Amino acid sequence: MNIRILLVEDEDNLRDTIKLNLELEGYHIIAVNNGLDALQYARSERFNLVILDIMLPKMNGLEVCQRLQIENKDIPVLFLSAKNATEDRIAGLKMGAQDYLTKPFNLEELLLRVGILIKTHQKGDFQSEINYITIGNCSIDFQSYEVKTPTGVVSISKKEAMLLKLLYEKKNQVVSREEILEKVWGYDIYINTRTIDNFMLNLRKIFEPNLKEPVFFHSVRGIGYKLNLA
Amino acid sequence: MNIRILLVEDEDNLRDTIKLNLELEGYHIIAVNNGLDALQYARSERFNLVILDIMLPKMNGLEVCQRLQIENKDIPVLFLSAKNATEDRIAGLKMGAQDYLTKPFNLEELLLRVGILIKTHQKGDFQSEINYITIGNCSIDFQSYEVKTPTGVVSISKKEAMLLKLLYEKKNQVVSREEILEKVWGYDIYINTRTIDNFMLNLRKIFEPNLKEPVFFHSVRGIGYKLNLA
DNA sequence: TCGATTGTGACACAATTTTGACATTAATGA
DNA sequence: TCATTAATGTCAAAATTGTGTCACAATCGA
Repeated sequence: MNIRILLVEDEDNLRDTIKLNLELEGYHIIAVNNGLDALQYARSERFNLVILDIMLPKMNGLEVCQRLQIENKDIPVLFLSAKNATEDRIAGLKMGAQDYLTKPFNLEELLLRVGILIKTHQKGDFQSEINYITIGNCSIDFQSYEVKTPTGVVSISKKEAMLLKLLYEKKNQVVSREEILEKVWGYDIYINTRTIDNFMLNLRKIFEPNLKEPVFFHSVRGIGYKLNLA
Repeated sequence: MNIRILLVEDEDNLRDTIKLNLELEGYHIIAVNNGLDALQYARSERFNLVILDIMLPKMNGLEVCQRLQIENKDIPVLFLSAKNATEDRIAGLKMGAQDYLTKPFNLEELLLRVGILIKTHQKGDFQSEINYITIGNCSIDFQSYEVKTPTGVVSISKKEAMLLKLLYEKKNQVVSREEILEKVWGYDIYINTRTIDNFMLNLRKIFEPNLKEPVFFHSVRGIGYKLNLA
């Protein structure tokens, strides 16, 4: 299933313990010990969850969380904190954290909460059973990989279909290149960034009446692509 | 939005307090005081969330939750409990609860957690608060990077969106130029001071009816900028 | 193997971001 | 009060960066 968790904790023992236990659960863990490294990792790779200590060297957890928010990263955050103080909890929750655990915590409880967070956040994942959609005056049949256009029937490839499905599931929202890469190409594949553009080009050639004035497949500079549908 | 919450709590005062506060948040609350009634309601109507005390007359909360699970009701459950005992928490979480609060709890924390649970459980394209904000009579959608203004839809760039988010998170507070530079541009970047002003100018052009008399985006000489919202 | 699909690099092109010039406004002190 | 100084407002041009597009190379599947 390849679920990736970014663990940010500066106490070495605790970090190692958590890492070990999460790995035993089958998760893939990247563990770092300070806020800046956390931010860098979060920016450059994709994670299903961030477990974030509040008190951290270099940059505290709340700030890391805030910056991820500002950068529009859509990752659930589970805060850890030595403080039991309600204000801290509330600050964390307001900052966009999905959950909060106070140290010392029971390991089993952590594992349970991690499981819950990942499960509930995965609903947005795309493995839907959409098999028939319409874009403009074209209709796409995902079972036969065929597109009916006004000028005839075109067949699309598997990757084109995946991309199309992803964009359709997030229609009217920008889907980041990162997310496209992750969900269509998979985490560990490194492909040239031109590849995505080429696929978009192909889709546009099929669906856009005028290539120079895309109506459906919009590019959003610096972010990704968006499929506009009424 | 019509979000329905089933509240199950046998202490009358606490139940009324919670009910009142949740209603003030705009939720529709059905409140009952025992497990059997809870189960009946859960079976006959649809709820977005169940807030469930553990110790209840007639049938305890854990059992109610378990039965809902067995009956395949896919409702998030937030447990309340007087016991701080970890085993109880774990039992609750294992039983399929999404979250857990120990009495006595802070009301604001309850409201935040309720908000989070509902938000994350909502299927489809529900927009979370941070993804959708309002300034004056404009609304900003951070998923599509678009701003709806009275005169039409404008799209904003990534940096403009980041700046907006930062100002919004600190609304009615002055955000220093340094903080803006750090959080939007990154700590090691070295740019001309005019750059920030230019971005503010762009935001004002979008949101301010009268550029000469900014209502929302105030500059605070020598310090930074402030987003004023009611 | 062959044909279809997918990936690469070059280059042109377009949008955003940055810069610097200059105008304007606010604070300071004689 | 007014001149002085410094910070901000504003614009348009320049620099930078991301994207569009193509031809071709590599890879995959039957």
